[in-house]
Amino acid sequence: MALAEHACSRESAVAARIDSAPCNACPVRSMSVCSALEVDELKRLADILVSVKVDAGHTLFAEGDGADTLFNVTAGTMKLYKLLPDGRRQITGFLLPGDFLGLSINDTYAYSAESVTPATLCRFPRRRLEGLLEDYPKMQRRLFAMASSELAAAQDQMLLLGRKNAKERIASFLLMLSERAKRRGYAENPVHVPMSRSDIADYLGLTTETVSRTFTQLKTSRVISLLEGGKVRLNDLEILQELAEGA
Amino acid sequence: MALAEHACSRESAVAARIDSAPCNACPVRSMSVCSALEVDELKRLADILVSVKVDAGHTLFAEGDGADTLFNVTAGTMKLYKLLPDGRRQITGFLLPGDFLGLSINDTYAYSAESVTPATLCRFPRRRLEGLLEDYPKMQRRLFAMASSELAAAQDQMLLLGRKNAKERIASFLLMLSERAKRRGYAENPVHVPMSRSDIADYLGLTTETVSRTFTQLKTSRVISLLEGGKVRLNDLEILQELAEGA
DNA sequence: CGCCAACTTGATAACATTCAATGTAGGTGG
DNA sequence: CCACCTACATTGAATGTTATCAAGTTGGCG
Repeated sequence: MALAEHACSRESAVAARIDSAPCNACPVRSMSVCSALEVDELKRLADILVSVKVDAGHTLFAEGDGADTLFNVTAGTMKLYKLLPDGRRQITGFLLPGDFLGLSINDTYAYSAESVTPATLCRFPRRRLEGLLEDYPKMQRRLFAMASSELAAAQDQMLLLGRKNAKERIASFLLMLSERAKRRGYAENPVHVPMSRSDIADYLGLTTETVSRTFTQLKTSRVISLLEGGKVRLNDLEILQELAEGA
Repeated sequence: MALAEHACSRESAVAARIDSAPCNACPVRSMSVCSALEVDELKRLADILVSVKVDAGHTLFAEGDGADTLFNVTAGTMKLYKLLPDGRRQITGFLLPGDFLGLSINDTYAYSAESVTPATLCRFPRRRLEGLLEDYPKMQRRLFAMASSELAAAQDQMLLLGRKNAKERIASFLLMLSERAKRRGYAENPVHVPMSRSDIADYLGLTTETVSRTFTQLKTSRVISLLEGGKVRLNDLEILQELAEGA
């Protein structure tokens, strides 16, 4: 039985299901919404969730779709983005395991979501999750805390997009990836950079060419090294930190 | 007895207090956190809040200050901003009456807050407000909803900062101001634009010169008219909308 | 009335984009 | 197994949008 959905433009109607309650063995349980729940409460959560696997490049949902499903990333990297009518794209965030997807209140998604790498997610019907939130205020609070820190990250990103130059953007980006990896228990240096130059560009408000040139610059000045398999070694964190803040 | 604090670099130790419970007559009660509360519940809220008046240009708190106080704007306009070491500034948002200030979870503020116009705010000790949230999950949910919509606005702003040109930014800005004014029951057209060119520039990731030139352009092409007292008439919403989306 | 800050306008320059070509790696089929 | 194809990445040259530098102008306030 195949667990993975096929890549298609929208999420297909039939999703793979892992029948055994997966939460107990969930690798990201300690860092996501679920961390607010006790073992018996987790059961109720497990009852309403379906585990979904997707290939790289799979569109989970698109901006404007009815937002009746929420997700929690358990493996892989996702990207969220908004489009302008002429195709210009802004990636508003990359999601790592433990991140929550669909924190909005509206009945339609405010952005599209697509996998950067093969990924696994927990899928919740929105109605039933909201019901759970009523009963478990701790989970409500946990979700609020996650929204808060997302908001803080969004403000940092506004500073980056509005006021930093290309070098400062790339330096900030690498440090942020490293920092996030560290907090989740992944290698922080060399840091894994699974997304394409084009994705990085659309996240940082630049073009692929500028991203590529700036990486080359940083490599030439020996601040970073580009390794195999989308890994980047940060050779001098101090200098990188200074670059990131424009000091 | 003076109700207003003096303008100073940081909030002064002594704040003005309005002793009569102000919530009943509060002009923004219906659109803020308080809307989640019943009359008797409001009493408990009123017990822990202090009303504060500030002049234009008053710094309420600065990035990095201990975040032991939360605010709710009841009159006037505030701005939130982050600074880079060399003085570059990004305004992350303008707050209108009804907006909540300090939605963060951290123990220090992630941004500075300053009044654009003379303003009035409700001030809450963070500890006690959090206690109230325990007892009133409805208020918790209301706060979560506010955080969610702020997050959505932040994502719109990222699209603007990362991918829109100067004209599109100004058009988007004017439409957003008009839209927000409308939802709060203020005049939507002509729309009130109380902030300086420099504030607008730092919000939109531009310079004052570019903001000024772009206003002139839009005025010359008769899409907008600049009126007395910081008012802007939007002469053609359709065209403005198209400009904003780059269509 | 005069001063100062905010705004507008103009000339020049810089950084990033655009357009274009080449280089590289992974996957497929002959 | 290798040639080929495609997607992604890098590099180069020219262009352009916005920033910077520099005067002027307006308007509010003492």
